[in-house]
Amino acid sequence: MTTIKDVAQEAGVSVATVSRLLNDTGVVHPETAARVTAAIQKLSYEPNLLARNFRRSESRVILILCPNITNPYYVHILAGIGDVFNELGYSAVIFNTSDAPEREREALEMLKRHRADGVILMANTLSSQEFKEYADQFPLVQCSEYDPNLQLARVSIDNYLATQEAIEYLVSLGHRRIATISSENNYLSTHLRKQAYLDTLQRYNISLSDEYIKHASYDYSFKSGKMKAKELLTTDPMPTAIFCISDTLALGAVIAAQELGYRVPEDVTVIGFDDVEHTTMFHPFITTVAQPCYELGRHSAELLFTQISHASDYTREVVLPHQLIIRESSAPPLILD
Amino acid sequence: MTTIKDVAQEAGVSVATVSRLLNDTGVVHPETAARVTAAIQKLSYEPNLLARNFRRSESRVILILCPNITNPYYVHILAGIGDVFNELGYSAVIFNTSDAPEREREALEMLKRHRADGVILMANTLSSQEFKEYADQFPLVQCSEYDPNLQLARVSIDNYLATQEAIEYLVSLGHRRIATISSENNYLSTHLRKQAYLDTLQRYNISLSDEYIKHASYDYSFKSGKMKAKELLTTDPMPTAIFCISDTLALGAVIAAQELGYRVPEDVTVIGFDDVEHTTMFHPFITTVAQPCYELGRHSAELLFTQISHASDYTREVVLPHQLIIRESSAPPLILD
DNA sequence: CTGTTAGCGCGTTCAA
DNA sequence: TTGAACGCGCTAACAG
Repeated sequence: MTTIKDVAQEAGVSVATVSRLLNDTGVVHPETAARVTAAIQKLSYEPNLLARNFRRSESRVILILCPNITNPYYVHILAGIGDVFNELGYSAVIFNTSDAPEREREALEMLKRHRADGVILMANTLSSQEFKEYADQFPLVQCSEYDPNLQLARVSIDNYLATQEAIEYLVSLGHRRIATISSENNYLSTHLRKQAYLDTLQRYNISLSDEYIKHASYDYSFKSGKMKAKELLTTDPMPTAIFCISDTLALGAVIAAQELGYRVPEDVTVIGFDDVEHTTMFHPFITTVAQPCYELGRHSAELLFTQISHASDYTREVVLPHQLIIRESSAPPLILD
Repeated sequence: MTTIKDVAQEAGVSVATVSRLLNDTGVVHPETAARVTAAIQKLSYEPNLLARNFRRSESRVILILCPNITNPYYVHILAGIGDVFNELGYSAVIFNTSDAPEREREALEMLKRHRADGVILMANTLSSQEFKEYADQFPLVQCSEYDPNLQLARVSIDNYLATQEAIEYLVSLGHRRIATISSENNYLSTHLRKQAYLDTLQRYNISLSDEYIKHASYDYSFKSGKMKAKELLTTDPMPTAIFCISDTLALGAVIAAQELGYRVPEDVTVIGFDDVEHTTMFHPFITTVAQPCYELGRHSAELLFTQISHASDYTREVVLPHQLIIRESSAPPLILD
């Protein structure tokens, strides 16, 4: 293994000079620089990052805590984060937490051992108190979900507003019997979307029925969406529109309707959330609230990097724009009450 | 920051003793051990991995080169690799290569700088010669795709045999006009599957038509599958079966058929490859050749770890079993020639 | 503009 | 069974 010492010897200079050239810190005479560069070439020297990172006391690794890599929603966020940090010379380690506090804790503990310089969390299952202890010690950014009790860095869309717009759209179409498929998970986005659904209906004096509110599996599985939709579609009176808090759920609802002999959107309108690829695979293409996933990732990464760089002051809240994308699965109800 | 020195001082022993206890190397008197453990607790000491890794000259990081994280096929492989290495205390860094040689080279160069201890590649775009130079220097495993010119560690299924069985199944159903949607990429699996398709038809004396062989996009996009299927379905005579080398392609083919007013499997049989989740989302559920993705990942990880551990001798080739899963998209042709 | 030198925190001889 | 001491490769004072 060739070290900086070998290069120095070969070039007839001191290690300090080589280091200066390598890191572009301090001035070095052009002629000397040339000799050093030649030596580096000749010995095909590569700096040992293990030593450098140790010396600098930084790992150049960042951690990403993700509840479930399998979920296509997260994939583009991961891509966004990865692109930013790769450019910066950092490695991103993805940790699958499965929403288990132990797993999350285990990952976070790595920060204490200098295994990573910072962390981006897609979801948090720890108590606000425990979570805060980590956030106080290490650079940390919450992406897409966040703890509302804490004033920590976060990047997300405005879930409440986005849902409100979606429901208003349904109302403007003439729908009055509007159901929702929420989730049994505890995410803030889930609560916000449900609350916006309730509030908006109330604002329009539309009566709510508990039977119109279903909760699919915590991970928004297609199967559970299909099952809950079937429950909804066999309710009397049947809803004319179903607002699903994820596209996978919406896909399940569309299939459920078809299996029961209903047409989408003629007999029932279905709208989703996120705008993952599947929404435009089959007809009817699904009307949905799009999230800027890749940008969510990029912004989170940039926010984390400014924290890592010890920027004294950094943005705490980044809210990115959502967009209601009207496609084929929504239409006015055939029968108006 | 509390170091091993602080612990030693607190416990009234030398750093060597603390280190011995920490790493379970050498014997330490129970009473001393207790004192040290107490000191560690009291100071809530955490070993600095930066220093440890530097000293041991290992990064405890492994690299995964993946052409495209977005592809659901890779996700379970990644999960398998991640599970194995997490248990071993390693971090896995996923690198998206987009099948670009520069990106791949860039990632591989990180090994020279001790940024990672080994690498698993899902695909390789470098020349055999250049690739070999890396493989000779560093622990390396090829997962799912591999360079047939080199005798390097690899884990995959038998693509040729799997395809042969799929085609034989179609023949046994009575199909004679069998088309294929391959890909324009250069993967070994693509070649193998196409060759097996050709060879098997020839073995059954079934005439081949160039018009029955289509090449979808390099990344098996749904859209390109749909487009190529439409070309196939407007060919005269129309094929009665389409063998697709990926499930996404098969999904595209099913939709294409439906859009053209054909029923699957009555009018045309479609079979896919990989067995990703989507195959059982919509009816008809898709007949496909299943790959044990998670296990592919696990085996690759284990193989890499034995290499990293300097095991003098390790397995070079691991071939995992595939399985033809017959579902709803395949049936005998209505009209026999 | 360049060289000398002191550690960073840890694991590991070697001697006791 | 334990401790003293060295050095891994690098960066950054500091002196010149």
